[in-house]
Amino acid sequence: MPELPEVETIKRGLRKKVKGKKIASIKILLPKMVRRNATDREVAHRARGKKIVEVKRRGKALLFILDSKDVLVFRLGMTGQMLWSHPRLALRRDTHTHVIITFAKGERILFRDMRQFGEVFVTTEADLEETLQMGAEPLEGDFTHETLVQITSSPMKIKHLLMNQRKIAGIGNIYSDEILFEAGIHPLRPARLLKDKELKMLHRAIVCILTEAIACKGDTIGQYRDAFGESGQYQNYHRVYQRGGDPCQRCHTPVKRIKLAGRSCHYCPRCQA
DNA sequence: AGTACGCCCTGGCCGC
DNA sequence: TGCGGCCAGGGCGTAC
Repeated sequence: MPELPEVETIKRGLRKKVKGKKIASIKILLPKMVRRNATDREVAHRARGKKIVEVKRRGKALLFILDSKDVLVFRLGMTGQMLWSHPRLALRRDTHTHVIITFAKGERILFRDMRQFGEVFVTTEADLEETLQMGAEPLEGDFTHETLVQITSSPMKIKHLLMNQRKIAGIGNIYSDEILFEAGIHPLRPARLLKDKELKMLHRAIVCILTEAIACKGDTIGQYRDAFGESGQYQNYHRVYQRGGDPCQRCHTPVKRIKLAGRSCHYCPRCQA
């Protein structure tokens, strides 16, 4: 499931390949992947013939900035992939390939998404933030301790708050579990009751865990692959996620697994108070 | 403003 | 071997 580190890895890979290149055509094989107010025809029309001036990431969204001041946005949902397909690699399109972006010389990006929870749409650079409605970007310089203090002035459970894209962008179920373990904070704690010292730990954990995961080129649980079909390595470093029942690496207490609004949540009942 | 829950969707896994 | 049923969950809509 692509969260911030996985999307960042894909972004870095694709950026090298497509920055400065012109989109020859974009084919949308499954029109329902186009959500928001745009139709598949509108997306195709606004992308065709445009040059990609930059590839960026905002939270878990992958952004292709076009020379028309439009932005082509992909959200990968649970199982989305953006695969670079050199003509000589002849990556075959299959039932899960929903969008194909073609460049000159037959180079392509394939958007695959088995569970179809992802989406693609076009907006303008000016409307981007308004459209995405995302909160703080945790690896930007302006994400300070004070930012976190402000975000956490809420009665929400800290686990929910970390996964809320309008509060902090890019953190999903895996990294919220790992971050809270690293910070030693129980996932059900109301955010506004966290002490200043705990918020310092949390801030540090957010930056550390995400940075570490990017260095590992992401986390391959299930479908995730980078732009070149490569797996990430962070799954080998999970300390709680999907380790329910395993001994905690710090204190050997069995890691607990609970259900939280339909999502699984893993934590050490002893280390995380 | 929270939370809970259903929905979208498919492959993998379990039990019979 | 095969098949029904359940599970995973990001984000959104709805009800409370």
